[in-house]
Amino acid sequence: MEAPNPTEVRPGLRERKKQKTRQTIIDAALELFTKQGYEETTIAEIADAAEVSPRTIFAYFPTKEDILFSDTPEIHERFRRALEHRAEGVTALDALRGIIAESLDLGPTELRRKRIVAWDETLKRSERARQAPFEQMMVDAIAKDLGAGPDDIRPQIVAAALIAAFSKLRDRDFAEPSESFSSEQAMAVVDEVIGFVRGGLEAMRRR
Amino acid sequence: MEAPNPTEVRPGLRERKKQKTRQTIIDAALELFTKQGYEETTIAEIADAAEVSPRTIFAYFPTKEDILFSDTPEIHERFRRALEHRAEGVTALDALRGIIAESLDLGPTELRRKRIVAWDETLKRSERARQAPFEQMMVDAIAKDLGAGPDDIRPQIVAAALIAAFSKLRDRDFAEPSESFSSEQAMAVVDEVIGFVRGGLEAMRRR
DNA sequence: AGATAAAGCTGCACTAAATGCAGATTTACG
DNA sequence: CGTAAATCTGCATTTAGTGCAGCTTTATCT
Repeated sequence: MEAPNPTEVRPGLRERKKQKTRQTIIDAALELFTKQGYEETTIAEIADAAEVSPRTIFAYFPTKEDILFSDTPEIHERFRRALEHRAEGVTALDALRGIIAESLDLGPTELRRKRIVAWDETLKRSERARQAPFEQMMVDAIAKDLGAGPDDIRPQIVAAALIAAFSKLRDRDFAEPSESFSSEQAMAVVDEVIGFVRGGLEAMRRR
Repeated sequence: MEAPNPTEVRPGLRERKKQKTRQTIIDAALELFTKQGYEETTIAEIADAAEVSPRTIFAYFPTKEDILFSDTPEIHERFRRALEHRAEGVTALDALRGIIAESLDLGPTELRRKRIVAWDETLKRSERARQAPFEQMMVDAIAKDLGAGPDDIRPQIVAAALIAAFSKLRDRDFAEPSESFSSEQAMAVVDEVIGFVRGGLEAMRRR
């Protein structure tokens, strides 16, 4: 049944076309969102700009929001991999520090998304809500590190603190387009937060 | 212009009727949500059960979700007041400890809401997102306490940690209806988290 | 290459949330 | 009692999202 694919690198015309269409939809949508706002842009307009039928949009994305947040699954995936495949002796906290450092530099799509989201209260809430699986990932990793049981609250607070720091950094980075952004400065803040978390864990242990 | 109200205690027939209708809608909605699920319940059904027109529902609540979350504004208001009107010398952290303690006991509407939300992923995300103003409130209060500037990240991590603890406790409380719930036990966890936060702040200070 | 299968695209019809508007009804108030 | 204001409601409309069926395009097999 499963015929071995002769060209593993080339995904085939069908798949390539699909990816292209997908990207076209994303580009068209982000451009319209930027120009006239998210709420003010209809699926019909996006379809028109991307030169596909409105029905096709929903074949690619379950909801309008998913067009905007199309890049978040892969971002989460990157985080997941970095957490799973870490060298022996590297704690979850250390691994997270590394990923956060790498992720402070926003990709172009990510930056466009940030700008659109910043304009719409509803979208801000959605973005926040979409971090839940990512946060859960952190909780699990940290729990495993600490050997914590399901009732242990430490992983949750540590993850929450890190997410807060991460969001804050991202927002600040976004506020100043690329002007005074300093990677060292950002990492200094991350290390402050890690220090906070370690201090907190210490305090809980010696209670 | 402003005629002084002769009966300050009695809000007048119109207002009383409005409150009654509002409550009827909420009750009808929560019952239907519980019985058949949130997504499976339409505005038309709620209107029918509450004996008002569908259009009237939207005169009372901007969205279907707002019926479900109708009690959250007053909860946030309670928190806000407790944070603002606290005795001299009581820190924001102390005040928050108190409010969290008081709020662990869920009201009947709150409990019904929790049960409905627990069944629906989308609603979980919404609930989480709706905590944003509450979190901001915490951030502001803590920032004022610490004399922190806008770039100081400490208020955000402290607030995030507290929210996480709060949510965790609430969820656990919800999981066990009222059986093995112990107020002392819950407060012990809260104090653990407060200890964590204090330890974290300590660690940041002596960095 | 040509036939056949599978995947993808699109139009059509439909549901449900949400909004604007205007007329009818109810409450408030002099 | 009569008038003004608030409220309720029906109607029409917009938009997101879904199911389905037919058509087109790509893949596969001989």
